[in-house]
Amino acid sequence: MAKTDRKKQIIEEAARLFSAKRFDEVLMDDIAQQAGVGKGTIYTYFADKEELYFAVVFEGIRRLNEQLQREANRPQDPEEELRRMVHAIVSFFSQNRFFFRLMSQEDGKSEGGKGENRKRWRAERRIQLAAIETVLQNGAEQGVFSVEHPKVETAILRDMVRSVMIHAKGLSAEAMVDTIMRIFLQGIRKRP
Amino acid sequence: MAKTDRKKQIIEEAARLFSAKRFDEVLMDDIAQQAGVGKGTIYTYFADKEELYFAVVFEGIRRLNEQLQREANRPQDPEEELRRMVHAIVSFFSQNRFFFRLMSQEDGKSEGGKGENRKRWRAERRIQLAAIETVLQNGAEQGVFSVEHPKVETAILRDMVRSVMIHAKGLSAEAMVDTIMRIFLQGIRKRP
DNA sequence: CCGGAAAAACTGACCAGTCAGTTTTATTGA
DNA sequence: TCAATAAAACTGACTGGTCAGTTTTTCCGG
Repeated sequence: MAKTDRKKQIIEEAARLFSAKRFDEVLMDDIAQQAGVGKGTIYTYFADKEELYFAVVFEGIRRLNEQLQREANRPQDPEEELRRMVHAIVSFFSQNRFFFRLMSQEDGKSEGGKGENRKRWRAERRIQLAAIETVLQNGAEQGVFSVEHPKVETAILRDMVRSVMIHAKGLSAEAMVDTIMRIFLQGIRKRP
Repeated sequence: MAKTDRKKQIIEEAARLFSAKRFDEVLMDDIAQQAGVGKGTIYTYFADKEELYFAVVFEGIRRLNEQLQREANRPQDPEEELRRMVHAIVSFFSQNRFFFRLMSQEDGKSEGGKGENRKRWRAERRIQLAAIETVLQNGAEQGVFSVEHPKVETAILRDMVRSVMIHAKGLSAEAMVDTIMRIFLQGIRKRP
């Protein structure tokens, strides 16, 4: 098995476990077993448990960004662009429940020296939010949206995805997007 | 010191710590020290660490409910009632950052036998959401709101508080409420 | 002085991380 | 082509520190 595959495999199983249980309840032994790998092997890829944990988080962010990038930067009207982005997020999380559960938690607690990871987490998120914010700003410039606190509105929209994913499990991805857009758009769409 | 006060004191300090660090990073010794109490004493009030953790969570919920109750059930127009509830939540959390950080996390993970606590957590939340939902439904019946998926809209509104609290730390409570209401209300307010 | 509650000291289960040994893969040269 | 050898990757039994929970000692009010 190629080195990369093994690492991916470990991250995959760790994601599954970390998303279901508390940090301290997930044992390195469990992860090793689930990944079909000796415990020692994990330590050839990750310095320690926390490093692995953050690797999982960053992998999730990376994948979402990938999907987001695919939708962004195709010039089109802001409303449609926004819908596409929301759709990208919703469908990514639908297909990656593990990452969703992990990433929709508060930014990594913990305090020890590993502060760099917390920083990076926040930085990555900021990048993601900036992508949405840009669309909002564009819309504002084009006079289609009325945006008062761009950062806040952006966060609200992103978190609406979270709410809907959690509380509307039954709905199809399309229906989720519709619901989000209906509430959010009518709120920011400037009317005559 | 009265028994009740001591218990409250422990919960208070535990809340502060649990909101800042991961469950496994918070030591019973820390809590004892912060609370100015021997570790053994904690165990006269709480069976174990997890019991204390949930006591903290439920205390937070209890207090918020108290504040919410104070605003609800005063018959008034739905829009104003909604604003009052949002205001209650925002101001509660502004004054209780600890409980906010704790409660705005995903429902307690963990799996062991203590499943009753997770259940109760979810139940308490459902009650809280129901209070908001009722207002939405009333508004719908009065033809003031257009509500498609009551539970979802309710969750969205509640989570908007979370978003704003996190991403608009600078704003005053009033400004936060205004922002939330502006976006949410215009989205659900039926227009001619 | 005694009874109960709080503090301090203690214990041992647990688990992250290690490392000596093993297996697999890569490299060489005949 | 294929031994022989080296290098790299993997394994899992083991260990030592940690910390939840318990036991012993101290303290204090009545």
